[in-house]
Amino acid sequence: MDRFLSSAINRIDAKGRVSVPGHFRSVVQKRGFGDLYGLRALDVPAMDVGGTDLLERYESRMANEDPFLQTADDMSFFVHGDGAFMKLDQDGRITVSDFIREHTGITAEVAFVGRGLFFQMWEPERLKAHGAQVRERLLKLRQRASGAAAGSAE
Amino acid sequence: MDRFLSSAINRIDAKGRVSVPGHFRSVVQKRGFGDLYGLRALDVPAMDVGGTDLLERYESRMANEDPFLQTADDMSFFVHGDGAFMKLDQDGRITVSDFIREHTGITAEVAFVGRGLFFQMWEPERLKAHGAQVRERLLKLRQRASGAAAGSAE
DNA sequence: TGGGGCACCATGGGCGTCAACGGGAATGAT
DNA sequence: ATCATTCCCGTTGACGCCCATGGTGCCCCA
Repeated sequence: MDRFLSSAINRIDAKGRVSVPGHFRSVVQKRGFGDLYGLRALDVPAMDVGGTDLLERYESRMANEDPFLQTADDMSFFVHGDGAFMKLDQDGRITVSDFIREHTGITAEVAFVGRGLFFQMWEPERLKAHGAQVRERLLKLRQRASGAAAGSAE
Repeated sequence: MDRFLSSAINRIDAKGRVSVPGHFRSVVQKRGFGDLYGLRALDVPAMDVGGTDLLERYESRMANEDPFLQTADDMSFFVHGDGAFMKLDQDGRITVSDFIREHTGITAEVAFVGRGLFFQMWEPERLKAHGAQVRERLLKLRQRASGAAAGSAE
């Protein structure tokens, strides 16, 4: 398998390092990523982490914009400025910088979540809360759909 | 990687010097920039810093303007008159002049932000505020565009 | 089927290197 | 003479490299 799947929670040590789950590392290697590139997710307190192809995908998207309009500037600001290289050390660990902590609220533990072509880093409690929210939204969606069909009360 | 990516905050010392982040310096060297050229960003309180290609970028922007209109004249004034060379000393530091402080509000610390082909210098608090604005605009952009399903990193 | 051994992974910590930073001294400009 | 600029050196703290330990699951063999 060459995609990021499943999730795991690892602890940050006294030096601020955390092990990237072994399974994810093998995916990184299999896809030939040199360095990992992570950027702050737009609408959730998480880091989106992937290879340099993640970056290239954004850049090809930006190439379609007029470089002198604000949108292109915003995109560049977000992709280039709101991201950071996350170098794996020889044991497959990355250091959790303040840059990451600020956006995610991560302090002592990191929840890694596979997302296919990339993975995410969350503060475990926030991930849990987010998961509950998503679940609720999906549930409401379904209830509304079936309610409209049957005309039943909620 | 030969592009300016990620960000860092460095302190200004008693002599008014600040270290350019090591990663940025290696990019400068790799791209073969002799001197760094910095100019006041048009719509934000930041310095745009890069090699001579930065000048070309602005000049191509001016080429799109009618040379008889005031806009072109204003732009030329900005690009050619409102810029400054920023020489790196032996330790990779530059001096933060009043010219820079006036436009950016920088006093004690400088936030360096990678922007791909160039980088920016910000007063850290202002950068934070600007980042929040950008984030908001991009979020709106995405919400407007998403009739279809979209992952959080797309 | 149970047990020993092996491999892998998460975690902790020692240590060397380098970047950021502070400051002294020489040089140059006004 | 005074101030700003540049060179050079030392300090410090963060980070990368390396090794050790303990836990867990797997496999092989008795």
